[in-house]
Amino acid sequence: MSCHESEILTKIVLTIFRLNGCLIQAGDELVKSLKLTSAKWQVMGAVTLAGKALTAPQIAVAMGITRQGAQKQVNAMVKEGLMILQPNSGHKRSPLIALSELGARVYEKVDRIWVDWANQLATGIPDHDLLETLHTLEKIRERLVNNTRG
Amino acid sequence: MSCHESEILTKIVLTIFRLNGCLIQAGDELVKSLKLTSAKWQVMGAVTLAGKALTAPQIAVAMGITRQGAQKQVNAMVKEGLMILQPNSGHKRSPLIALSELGARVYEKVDRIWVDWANQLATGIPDHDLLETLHTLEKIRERLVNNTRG
DNA sequence: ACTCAATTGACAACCAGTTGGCAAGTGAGT
DNA sequence: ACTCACTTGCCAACTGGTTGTCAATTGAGT
Repeated sequence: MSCHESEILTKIVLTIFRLNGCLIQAGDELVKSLKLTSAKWQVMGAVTLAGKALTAPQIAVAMGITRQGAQKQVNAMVKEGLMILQPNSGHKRSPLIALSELGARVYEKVDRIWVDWANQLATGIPDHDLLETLHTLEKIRERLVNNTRG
Repeated sequence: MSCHESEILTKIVLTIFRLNGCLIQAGDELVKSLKLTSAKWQVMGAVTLAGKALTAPQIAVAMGITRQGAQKQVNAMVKEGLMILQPNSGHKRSPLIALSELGARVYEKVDRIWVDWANQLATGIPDHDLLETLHTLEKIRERLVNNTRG
């Protein structure tokens, strides 16, 4: 029944809310010893994953948040010496943002911690289940984005 | 490989972050016409789901947030006339919180909107996939909570 | 070159959650 | 009855995100 479907989806949504909270909390815990937060970690991750320096709006898109939100974290991290601004030949006002040497070192540490932790969390859950879940979540997100914007 | 597992889990985590944002945004959109927000909607849902009036800390537990966070929403909604305080014979300081008549009417509307919306979102995704996903997410959350607190 | 819409960074105000501290209420042990 | 740990409501400060406004920059159309 379609009524049934909405019930399952409701439970999934509530679980996602809870998981989001738990994950941020766990993430903050994981990086606390390195004086980081989940938010800053994610900014570093976005730049690292891109493999090149990005502008603040590009980081925002990569993270799925607003440019102002990303900018806040970037400004803070530049001030802390974790990131550095490179003049952007293509845009005078919008510098490219990269990890500083310190930032790169810190991120390397954080990534090792994360991989260990994630592997530990994943043990006992079949790869197949994880893949299926990822796939279904992506499908939901796709439909969500199309629905909202359409 | 366990390295592979952590990669899948990383993608799942990032998708959950994104989904959380999208869902809150979509939720705010859904209830905007009723002058509600996702947060207030969730509080109403917690009380309705319980089938009885709850104290603020009980609502917080049900929502998986801190008591102060729940209290903020409750205080606001009492002020708006969506919820009412009932004297708690078991605890002088901690009144039971229930939906007012207005609140119940509003929640009924919101629930109808949500069920329609959720069913539409779920169509095209097999029930089986949704159930599997729910199950796996719950498993992850369980392991997460045990890990963090253990 | 000029114009005008879009992008961008800075700033302010706000929302929803967190932590921490305080005073009042509760209840179990003695 | 007393004590002491715990719960609870309120308050303030903080974090991480949002929206909105502004001025500077950019670039495409003319």
